Order: sequence, then structure tokens, then C-alpha cells
Amino acid sequence: MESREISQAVIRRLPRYYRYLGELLENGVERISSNDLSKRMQVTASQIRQDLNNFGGFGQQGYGYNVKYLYTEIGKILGLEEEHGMIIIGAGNLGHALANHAGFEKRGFVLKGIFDVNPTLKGMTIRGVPIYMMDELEDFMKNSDIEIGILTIPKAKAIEVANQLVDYGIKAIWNFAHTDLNLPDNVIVENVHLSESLMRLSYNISRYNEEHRAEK
Amino acid sequence: MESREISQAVIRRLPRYYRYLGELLENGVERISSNDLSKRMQVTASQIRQDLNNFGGFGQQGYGYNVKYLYTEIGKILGLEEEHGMIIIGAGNLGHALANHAGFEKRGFVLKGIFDVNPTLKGMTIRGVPIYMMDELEDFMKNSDIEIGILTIPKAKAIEVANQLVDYGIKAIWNFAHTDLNLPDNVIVENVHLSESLMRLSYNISRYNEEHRAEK
DNA sequence: TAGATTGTTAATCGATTAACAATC
DNA sequence: TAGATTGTTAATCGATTAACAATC
Repeated sequence: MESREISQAVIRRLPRYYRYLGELLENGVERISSNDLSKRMQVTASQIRQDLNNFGGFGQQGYGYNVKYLYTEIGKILGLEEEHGMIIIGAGNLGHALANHAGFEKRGFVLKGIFDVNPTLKGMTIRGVPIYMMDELEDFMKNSDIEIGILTIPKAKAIEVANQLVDYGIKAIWNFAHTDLNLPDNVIVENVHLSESLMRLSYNISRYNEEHRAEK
Repeated sequence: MESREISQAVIRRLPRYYRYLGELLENGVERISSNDLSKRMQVTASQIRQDLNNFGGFGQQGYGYNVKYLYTEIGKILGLEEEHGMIIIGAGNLGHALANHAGFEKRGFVLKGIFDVNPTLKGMTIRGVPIYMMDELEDFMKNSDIEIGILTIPKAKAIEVANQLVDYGIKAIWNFAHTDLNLPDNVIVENVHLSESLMRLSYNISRYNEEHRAEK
């Protein structure tokens, strides 16, 4: 087993490489050097080469990287070649927004169901995906191939439902609730804490204001 | 001027401290040591003390940290004592979801307007906040005190509107569009790239699957 | 072949952890 | 006062950048 641990810092940058390469591809760019890419992305060329070489030598000396090839390879690394079944728990505003986001589908993320407690939603669909009641969750999980559970419910419920999902064999949770989930190691958790993002924003505003006050 | 630069790593953790302290406060906990907090948050006590000491000595030897005091101080650092006027550009699903999120208000983030190009939305409101047409944006910006522009529109439009907002004097942009914004240094940008978050999730699923395959 | 650019090693920089004296 | 726990310095670890030989 040669699997060396890839650092989180690298993984965080990977989707961004993927995005830039996708744009280059759309623009018909065939090849790119780490140097050119570094200028567009505002990272060092050295970092790009180091990052990519974690996964293998995708480039060619004297030539650079073939955009299409690199794009495809990073896609594979990110697991975008396989299909990932998903369910959304919580058909509120955010649940709706995510359910309506068609873009996920073309990357292999297929929404198979939406769950809520509100009985008036029963039988409705969003973009063709049915809304089920929470008491149908267990059966649904048994009979469908679901890897990812998306939690768009309040934190107290989120912790409870996360544990349920783990019991039903979920592989990963995309957590939008304002809480950390302490789940077994074999369950992957990716948090999107919007309020924390907004606080970082306001931190930076405050800092900027302070600096400017100081300048006077 | 003694302003030393605080690292992004520290800033990224700050809102999480704030969240945990808020919960402790709700639970009536009066004081906490870096050691106790470290166990709850799964970070080292050393890191907590280092992080906090970037901003001043909030603790007391032999006692620990007063929860309420520390909570308040971190709130100040994060700029949650001041009011921040916000507008949302894009009254789609995500725009709706954010507009309906009442929680931001109590942290000082006040939504003052929502903008869209769809004329059928004109005059409607979300949670009491009016929806305006894009051609009203300039006037609105002149007459209201808006710090934060929230972009929930497709990437091509996002770049264009971001530049407009900069012209109108916006201070910060909370960017949900799948693109980077290259704006002047004095404009703060905080990105929420949901698709990148989802890709990190699927990367981790793939890695986990590989490891397990290897185990056999 | 000569020029370009990678892959990779070494050097630097920064962030995290450990340790402990200061002090409540 | 004795015990607890901070604030802070020093040691370690990891990530980024620089440099350059390998090679297309």
C-alpha cells in the first residue's frame, strides 16, 4: 500500500483547479503551464506542481499540462466519475434551493429523495424528486443506494437525524446545520456553516475599518 | 500602530469558538478552562490559548475564562456589535433561503433589500424586505447604508454586478457564484462555493472506498 | 539540438504543539 | 498558601516556496 496521506490544504485547492481547468477547456485552451495557470489563479507555480504531484505526474517537461487530460484526471480524483446518490433532509428554503440546483447532477450527484416532517408537503416533488415523510426514511434507505445525506434542518434535529442516517448506513453527510456532528470515523462530514462564513466577512470589515481609522 | 497581522487560520476558527461559547452560555456555564474547551471542540488547549492571545489576555491564571466575557469579546472582534446593512442580488431559491434566514439579523446583519431582474417579483417582499429591480440598484445604494452585497446569481452576471457594486461603494461581497471575483483590495470578498464543498465530500468518499478496497 | 517546463529535492516560512514560569 | 491555569517562549511539525537537474 503506497497510499500517502494527502493534506487537507491540498484537497481544499483541488476543486478550484478543477474549476479553472474546466473554464480553460470551455475556452478551447489545449495546454497550460504551471506558470500560466499560476497567474490566473493567483497561486504560485510551485504550489501547483507540488499539489498535482501528490497524485502523479500529469505534465510533460517542456510542454506543460494537457488541459483536457488534467481536467479529467482531477475529476477522477475528486470522485466525479462515479454516481453519488443523495437525499436532502429538510424541505425548507435551503433544502429547496439545493434541490433545485441542477448543476450537481452533471457532476454525478443525483438527488433521489427529499424528506420533511411537514405533512402538507407529502407527495409533492421538486424538480421531479419526491418529498417523503421522515417516517419513510428507514425503508427508503434500505431500498435505495444513498451515499450522501444533506442536512438542512435546525441543529437539534440535525444531530438526531445524523445519527439515524449513520444507523441506516449513510457514507457521508453534507451538514448545513449550525452544529458540529460527532459521528463515527467511517462517516465523512463536510460542514457548510454559513453564519461562520458571514462572521469572517464581518471580521474583515471591522479590521479594515480599524486600519482606516488608524490611518487618519 | 501595534496591529500585527492575524493569520487566516486563526480567523477561520474564531466563529467556531464563538459558537461553542454561545452554547456554554445558554447552558449556564460560567467559566471554562482551555483544557475543558479543548475536549469539547477537539482542538488542543495550546491552540485555544494561542489563538485567543492574538487578541489579548481574556483569561485568568488559576481560573480559566469567563464564558460570558469571552463570548462578548469574541463577538466584538468579529464585528457583531455593529450593524451591517446587506442586500441580496438574485431572488432565486438561494436568495430566498438567505433572505428568510432570520438568524443573521440578531447578529447585526440587517437585510435591507433584494434585487432581481424578473419584473414579476417587483414590489413583492420576503420577510418584509422589498424586492427591487436591478435598475433601482444605483439609487438604492446611494440612499441606504449598505456594507455587504450578497451575490446569488450565475457567474457571468456575478462578475458584472460585483463591479457595479464596487463602483457604488460596497465594502464587502458574500459571493455564492461559482467564480472568483477579482476586485480591488479594499473590497472584502468571502466566497461560498457549494459545489467545491460537495467535491471535497466526494473526494473523501472515494478515498475511503479505495482504502477499504485495499484492506481486502 | 535548444528551449521550455516539469518533477522533485532542499530551504524557508509559518502554524501548531509542548513546556513552564508567572500569577491568580 | 497551594493548586490551577493562563500567557508566552521554545521546539516541532508541516506546508509553501525556491531552485535546479531531468527530460520532453
